Amino acid sequence: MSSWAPTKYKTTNWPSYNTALKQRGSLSIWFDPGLNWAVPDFSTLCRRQRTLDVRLPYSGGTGPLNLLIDSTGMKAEGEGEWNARKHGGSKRRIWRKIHIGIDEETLEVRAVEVTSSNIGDAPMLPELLNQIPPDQDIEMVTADGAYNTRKCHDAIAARNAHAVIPPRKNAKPCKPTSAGAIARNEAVNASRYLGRALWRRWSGYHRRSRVESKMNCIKLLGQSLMVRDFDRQAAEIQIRIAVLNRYTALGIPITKPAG
DNA sequence: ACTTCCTCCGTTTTGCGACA
DNA sequence: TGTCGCAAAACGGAGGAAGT
Repeated sequence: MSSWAPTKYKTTNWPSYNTALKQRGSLSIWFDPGLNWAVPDFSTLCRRQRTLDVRLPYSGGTGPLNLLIDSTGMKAEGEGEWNARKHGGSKRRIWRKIHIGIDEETLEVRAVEVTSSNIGDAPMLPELLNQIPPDQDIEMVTADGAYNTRKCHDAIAARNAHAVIPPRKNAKPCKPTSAGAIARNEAVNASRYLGRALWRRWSGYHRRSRVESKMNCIKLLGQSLMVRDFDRQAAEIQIRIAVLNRYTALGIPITKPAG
């Protein structure tokens, strides 16, 4: 007979969040913000999360949007190989892919998509652009070489935006049958003429590093996802990003060289 | 030293009855 | 019918015991 007993939660008539934390018993510290909030049961929260519609808060920039796009993987469940063997090798490490587009001016996330890990980056770019309201002007879309496809260029051209996507090393101009193809050819020619390194400086491609630091911020809120089902995982990521946008809207640091 | 297995326990998900 | 709260099940990570 073990000494283990399931944690008892007394959830009826929680008068406040404080009491909720106290009654869980496992927390040695608790907070007293002087609030008297009723707290839904955790089973209710869990159920609601599956169909939660998260809207990203956005404080708004001043001019046309400069969108920076990138993606990253996030661990979802079942980390160890140990578990894989325990459950007969069927359970592998599961990853989710987060695709985001941020506003270069305000550094707020404007578009987010969550996919399984086997989905490529390029197909998601049009989806991200769709999340930007049609009446908002987009001036520029900056993304890495993985997005260098015809469909991406077409989607960007359809929004009358300028694409900053590095061409491949031996990229050749293709038939200029669409606005996207023409834009791609311009980048190929410019890159040939200037050289790839100079093209990066000339095109301002370096600004893309900002979206990478935003990805880092998302991971600072936790390296892996807590919930287990895909819909809830998407909601969890969207909630994180909504929280980050609130932080970002409070103010961003301005870094200057010393002296 | 290393791997494998097991226990503990916090966290998430589901079953089910109550209630509007 | 849909949602809620409670109880129980399921999941997964930490870490230690046992085996090699």
